Amino acid sequence: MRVRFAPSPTGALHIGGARTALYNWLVARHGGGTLVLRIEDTDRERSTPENVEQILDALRWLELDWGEGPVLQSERAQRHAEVLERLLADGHAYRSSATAEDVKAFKARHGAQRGFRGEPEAEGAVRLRVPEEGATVVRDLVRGETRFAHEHLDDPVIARADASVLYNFAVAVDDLDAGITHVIRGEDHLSNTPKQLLVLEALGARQPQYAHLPLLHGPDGKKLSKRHGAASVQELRDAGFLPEAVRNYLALLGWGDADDETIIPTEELVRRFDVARVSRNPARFELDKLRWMNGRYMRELAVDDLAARLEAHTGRESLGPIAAIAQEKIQTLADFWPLAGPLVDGPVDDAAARERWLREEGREALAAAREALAELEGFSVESIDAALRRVVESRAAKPKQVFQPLRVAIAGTTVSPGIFESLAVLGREEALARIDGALAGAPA
RNA sequence: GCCGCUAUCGUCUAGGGGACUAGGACGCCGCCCUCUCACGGCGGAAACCGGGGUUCGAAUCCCCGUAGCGGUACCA
Repeated sequence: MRVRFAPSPTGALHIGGARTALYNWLVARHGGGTLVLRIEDTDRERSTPENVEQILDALRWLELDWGEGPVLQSERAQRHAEVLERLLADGHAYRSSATAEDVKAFKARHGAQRGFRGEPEAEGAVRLRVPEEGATVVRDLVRGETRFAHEHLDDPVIARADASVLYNFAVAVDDLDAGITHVIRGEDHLSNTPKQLLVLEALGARQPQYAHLPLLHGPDGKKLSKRHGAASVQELRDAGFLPEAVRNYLALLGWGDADDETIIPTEELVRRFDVARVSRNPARFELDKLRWMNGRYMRELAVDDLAARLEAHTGRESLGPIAAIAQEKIQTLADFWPLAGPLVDGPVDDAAARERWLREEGREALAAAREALAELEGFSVESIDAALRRVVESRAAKPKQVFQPLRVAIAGTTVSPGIFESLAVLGREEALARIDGALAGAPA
C-alpha cells in the first residue's frame, strides 16, 4: 500500500491540509504502507522555498513522518513532457487553440451541458480527448460510485501552449509513477478525478483507489480562512495546543467509529482508523472541543514533560515547580503564563483586586497570616495549609477572607494557582517580602 | 447557468429497515465539591431539512423539492 500527501506550497499548512496529511498517515501506518510526500509546485508564482519549508515544519510539529520525498513536481517536467508526447502521438490528446470564449460559443450552440470538443490543430494548448459515449465512474472508498457522463465533460486542457503541463495531468502521471495505490484527498478534487482517470486510461494504467474527504469549514459554516483564526498549523502551535491533541481532534473531525471514546491516543487511532468510515458531510472546525481535549492531554502529561513544553513555549527556564501547581488549571500552554507568571515575575498591578481585598479587614487578615507564616516550622504545602486554616479559625472568618488577601498580596490579582501551593513554591522569604510589600501599600 | 457531492442536538458524531423513549462527546444550564480559577462528580434542555413513495414497519431504501458545499482556468 502506498499513499501520498501532495500539498501545493501556497502558504502555511491549513487545518484541512493537516487533516488530509493525518488521514493519509493513519492509513499508511494502519496498513503497513508507505506515505509519499509530494510538493505540487508547478505554479511557480506561489511556490517558494519558504512556503515549502513551512509545510515541512508543520508536518514535523504534528509528528507526521513520511517514508519518501519530498519529491517536487516541478522536477519531473522531463517525464511529464515525455508522457505528453506519447499521448499526442497516439491520438489520445491533440493541440487546440480554442480559447475560453470558443468553449462558451460551443456550449451556446450545443447546450450548456454539452462538453466541449475541439478540432486538432498544429499549435495551441494540449487537450485530452474524452470519449463521446459512456461515462467515467469514480469508485470512492467513502462515497461509493459517482458517474461522470462523457458527454458532459469538456476535453480538458492538460498542457499549456508552451507545453508546460497542468495539474490534472501532472497528478495522474505522478501518482502512477510513484505507484500510489490509494489517493486520499479533499472532496474539492472529486470533480477532477474523472479527468485524471481519463489520463490514466489513455496510458493504459491501472486506477488507484480513491477516498475523497469532506471539506472543513469555519465555525460560521464558511470555508476555513485566516479570518477564523488558528486556521493554520502554526497558529495552533502558537496558541499553545499539543500536537497529540491536535491529531486526536482532527482525526475525529470527519471520522468516527462505533466506539464512543473521544480521547483516543495516536497509537489507538492507528489501530482503529478506517478510511471507509470517514463521514461524507463537511465538518466545522471549532476551537471549543479542541481546547477541552488539549486540557485533557495536558493533565495527563508527566510534570517534567509539561515543564519542558512550557519552557519551550514561554522561553523561560526552571518552570517545573509552577508547572506542577498550574497543570490542572490550564487548557493550553498559552494559558500558563497569565495564570502563573506573577509567581515568577512578581505581583501584577490589579487595582480592583487591591480595592476589594486589601482594605482594613483584608490587611488585618493578611497581617495575621504573615505572622503565622513567619513563625511556621518548615514551609511545606501541608504546614502552610494547617497554619492558615488556624488563622481562619482564630479570626472566626470565612476561608476566603484570609486567602484572597493573601492571593492578591503574592500574585497581585484574584486568580492564581492554589494559595498553599503558591506560597510553598515562592518560599518563605519571597512570600513574606510580597506580603510586606502589600501591607506597605507598595504598588508592587 | 452546467456537472457533481452532502443533509441526525448549536458543534463533532453513533445509527446502515424493527433493539430509537434516537446514544456519546464539546458547548450551554442547574446542583455538588471548593481558597480564586479550574479539575472532578451528578442532573437537565437540545436533533432525524420538507414532501411524496416502497414496506406490516423508515433516521435508515427510492424520487422530488429545498439548502449548503465543490468543480466548471492554457490555477493547484
